[in-house]
Amino acid sequence: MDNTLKTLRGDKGWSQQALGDLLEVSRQSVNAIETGRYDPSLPLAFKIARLFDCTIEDIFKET
Amino acid sequence: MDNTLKTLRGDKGWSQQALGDLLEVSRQSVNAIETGRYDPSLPLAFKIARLFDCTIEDIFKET
DNA sequence: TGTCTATGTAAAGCTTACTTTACTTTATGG
DNA sequence: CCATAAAGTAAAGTAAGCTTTACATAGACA
Repeated sequence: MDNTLKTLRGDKGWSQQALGDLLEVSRQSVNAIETGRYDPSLPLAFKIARLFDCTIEDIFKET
Repeated sequence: MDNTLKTLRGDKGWSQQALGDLLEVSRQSVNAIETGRYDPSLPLAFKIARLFDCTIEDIFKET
């Protein structure tokens, strides 16, 4: 899956750590999702979408 | 997470096995998602949404 | 009755998501 | 130069998603 998380986070001026704190996951999980090493779980994808006030489909695209 | 998969599948007249075949997962996975034993992965949630021609948010809701 | 289909669930095993710890690199500011 | 913050990654462990096999139950139908 492709995603625009890094851009969304950058637009907010947040570090991976700060985003991890908001999402209640580790900064390594944020990094892994941004760098495409793995996809978030569905509950985490929902949390991300809500945080950035958009839909899951806005952020994540099937490759 | 709550979901309306069972209703959507019923509307199509499909068995859990038939849906599993379309999604390329086992019928037990379909059953587990419908009965709320676990959530699908994000890629599988995308497949489900596309199959029923709607968004992930249409089908899955945070509890 | 017996059989077939659909559903629910459990156990064991594998893969993927996620955590903690830790090391490295790059950039920035003193 | 040194210190700090941010980012990337790796290893080891836990948790969750998914598979296969298997057994049980309920309904439809000959």
